[in-house]
Amino acid sequence: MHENERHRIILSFVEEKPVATVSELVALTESSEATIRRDIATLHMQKKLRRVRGGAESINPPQFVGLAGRTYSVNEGINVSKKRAIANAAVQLCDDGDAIIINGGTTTSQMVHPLAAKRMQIFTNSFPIAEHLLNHSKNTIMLSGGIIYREQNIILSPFENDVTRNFYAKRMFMGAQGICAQGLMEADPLIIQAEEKLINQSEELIVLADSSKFKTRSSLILCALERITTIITDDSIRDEDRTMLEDAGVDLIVAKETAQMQQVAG
Amino acid sequence: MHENERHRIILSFVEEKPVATVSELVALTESSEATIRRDIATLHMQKKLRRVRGGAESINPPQFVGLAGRTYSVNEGINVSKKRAIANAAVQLCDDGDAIIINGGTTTSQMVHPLAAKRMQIFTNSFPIAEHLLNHSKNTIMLSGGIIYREQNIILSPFENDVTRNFYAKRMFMGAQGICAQGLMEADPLIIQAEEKLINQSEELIVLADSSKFKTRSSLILCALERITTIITDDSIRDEDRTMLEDAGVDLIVAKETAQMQQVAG
DNA sequence: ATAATTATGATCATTTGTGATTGTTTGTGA
DNA sequence: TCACAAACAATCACAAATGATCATAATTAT
Repeated sequence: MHENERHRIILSFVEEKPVATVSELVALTESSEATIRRDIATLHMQKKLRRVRGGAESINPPQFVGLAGRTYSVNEGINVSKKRAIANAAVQLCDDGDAIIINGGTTTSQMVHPLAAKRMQIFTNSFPIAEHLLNHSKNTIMLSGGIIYREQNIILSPFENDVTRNFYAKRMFMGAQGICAQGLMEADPLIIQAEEKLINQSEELIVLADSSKFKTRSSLILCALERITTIITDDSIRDEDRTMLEDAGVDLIVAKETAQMQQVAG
Repeated sequence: MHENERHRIILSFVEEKPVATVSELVALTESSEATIRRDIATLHMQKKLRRVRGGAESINPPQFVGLAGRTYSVNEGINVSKKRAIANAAVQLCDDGDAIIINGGTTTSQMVHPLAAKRMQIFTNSFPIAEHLLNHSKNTIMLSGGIIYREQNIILSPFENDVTRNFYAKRMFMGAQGICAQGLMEADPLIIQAEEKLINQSEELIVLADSSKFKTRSSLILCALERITTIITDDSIRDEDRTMLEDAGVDLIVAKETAQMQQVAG
């Protein structure tokens, strides 16, 4: 990874956190502590961030909502390093120049950091994802129109003739509340509605879901397993769930957490 | 392959990547590393790109948006206190519960501060206005969908069937590059396009324009004076311009700067 | 056609960036 | 206050990137 890419990713991450630790940044960029420290020192000199003991913090005054907002911090607990690994694996499927769709959610939100070093066309219905990528990357951002629902952090139009119908991408990335033999599950009707709007706008459907999602069963079925091209999850997935996916013809990518990532988690 | 050919290929490639590596360019042009390095050095001298370790990157500075962004700060100089007074007067026309449309622009952006205390439904095509109101107010925010143009800070869809057509408000607020007997003038075709999309979605059209705009004459006519309901300007407006507006049946509101405003400006 | 000039590719020495190791400083809790 | 752990700085070794040099191929002028 090149220095500039790391710098972008670091700056992207620092904006979200009160203080980004060195080990978090090590995990995120898959480079060494020494390199991260040097990067932080450099960016500190350039006044792009402020160096503090343990890591770095944003030079800007803290924001109200956004990726670091309420929903995010509630889910922030145990699974962040897994989500990060999954999001990293998702972004590794992308190349500069690709057009992709990203649905809002706490797991997909983690994609913004590795995406900060890319140059792609990204369509999203997530205001915070758009906000972050607009401010911290050179990607072209396309946004669905409608009402911004603060609770779910998504933009949703009640109308059929919305601009979403005019976008098509090879790949769409989305999260999920739960996965079972019945298909993808969600709990919130608004999120169902948002995802349904997007689900037909891409050829491949790639689901980001940590292994805990296989135990969760929610009330609303979003789509059948067969519609899913690929699921990216972590290595705690059970064999019976592997079999279930295999039977449905779903590709499985197991994102390995790096050693540093596990340290952060532990 | 000729030198110029390579240069074109390199420049084209660099624009689409955060950082283009030497080896990528070698593969792309089927020439040697030495040649690519020489090319990069040459183009760096010509300031067509920036040479970085490992390759090259676009010379265009990463464009950050936001209310404090580049475009805004360029115009930030002399007229802020007038713009603020005009924006305040505009917000005074609004009541809690109203639905309004706000078009992007440096003057209309000033409305966000008084709007922070309101509880309204606000439709806008300006990403920074939406961003600010979402983060700092309880207003309901509705956003047009499409591509986010970083330069102009607006969201614009190339399609007709966009969600804009589904919103209608009593009042729409917009800025202008210039005002003359021919009507409202703008310089940027993209902004014309964005404003045209919105201009029929409201009953009243309220234009925010400090008095300097009456001297400016741009190239593109947006609409006739007769379409305008009200113009809000400052007390430096000339009598002949007052007469012009009166003849066209346009209401005029002259926003007075308060003592505090002038302090802030100074 | 031949010489001169220029562009290109290859080689090698040098510089720079990175990761690992080690020792020092800082913060925390007994 | 002391002991311990985390964070840090300094150093070294290695790999990648670079610059300089020279030989060769392509182009141009005579």
